[in-house]
Amino acid sequence: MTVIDGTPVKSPAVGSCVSAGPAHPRPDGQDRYTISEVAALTGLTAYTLRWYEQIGLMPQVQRSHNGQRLFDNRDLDWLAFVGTLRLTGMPVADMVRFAELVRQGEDTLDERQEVLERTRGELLARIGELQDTLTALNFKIDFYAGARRASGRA
Amino acid sequence: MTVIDGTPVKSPAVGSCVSAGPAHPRPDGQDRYTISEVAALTGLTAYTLRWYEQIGLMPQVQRSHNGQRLFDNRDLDWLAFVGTLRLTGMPVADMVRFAELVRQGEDTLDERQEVLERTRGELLARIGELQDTLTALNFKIDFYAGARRASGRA
DNA sequence: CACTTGCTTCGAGTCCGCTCGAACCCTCTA
DNA sequence: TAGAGGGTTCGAGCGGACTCGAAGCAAGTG
Repeated sequence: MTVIDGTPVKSPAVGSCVSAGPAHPRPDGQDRYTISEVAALTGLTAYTLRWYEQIGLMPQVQRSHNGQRLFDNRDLDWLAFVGTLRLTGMPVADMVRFAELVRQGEDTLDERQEVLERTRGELLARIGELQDTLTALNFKIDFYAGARRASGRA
Repeated sequence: MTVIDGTPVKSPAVGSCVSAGPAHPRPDGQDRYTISEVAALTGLTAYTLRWYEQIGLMPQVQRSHNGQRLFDNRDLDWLAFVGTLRLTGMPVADMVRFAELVRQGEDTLDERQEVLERTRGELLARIGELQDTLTALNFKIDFYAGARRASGRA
């Protein structure tokens, strides 16, 4: 992996918190990351990062003098946000649409907020659905516990 | 839709409970359903039902004298269970494996219970993940509320 | 200087979970 | 008896989200 500055970047534990806090691996000003560093940091592959850029899911990523991508802290923040949207179950196409709204600037703040609130509604519904699923699964597991006891193997 | 017996089957509301309770549309003994009835009852398409059978995700479905599938209440129960597993996020291939265990009979009770408990663990993790995602999303929405206020449009 | 490593682009390939088109067969009703 | 409206099989096609192979360039190392 090409490390750009000093501090070689350490990847966070798998499935770690992708949420709010800043705390970037490098301070603003020295925040240049190669694609493989970003891959390590985000858990995405370099393929996926390039593809995200290609489909318009990333803002314009900077390039070095020889054409290599240089990600910065703002890119990391954006990717963390994309990660959140992905976890909500939002399709990539919708994320691209959201990215377009961001590119269009302040005029789309209302629409963006609406999108996020709709997404939150769907997420809440999904969580509820999974909780119901958990209940059903628990029933089934209890049934198995009973069945095993009945057949004399528990 | 070909209705087989008396009582034309009424499909439940979308996203309704797919869990434990019996309460079949027709009592045992008169429980024969055409594929399109089952589609209406489960929300799956007839295509998907045939495909499920083909890949071994259904037990042997009965056939009428002229080769048409005849589902019964046990099939509906199984499909409800498959629906639960699907909601847990279990891949179809794993569900097929589970169906095989069921076919193998009582000897696989232990293994089946283990599978279900593992699945429950994954489901719990997923629910936690979604709750974290919700927290992150709430942050972002709050941020948008602030941004809109600051730009004088809220 | 050759080599390795890591990046670049491009288009193609993969995996999953369906979804469908085509050709055909029954049965019921007009 | 003709046609409509189910159903059947088979294999192909699709949408989504990546994933990769090939060919090439640039910088660092023995």
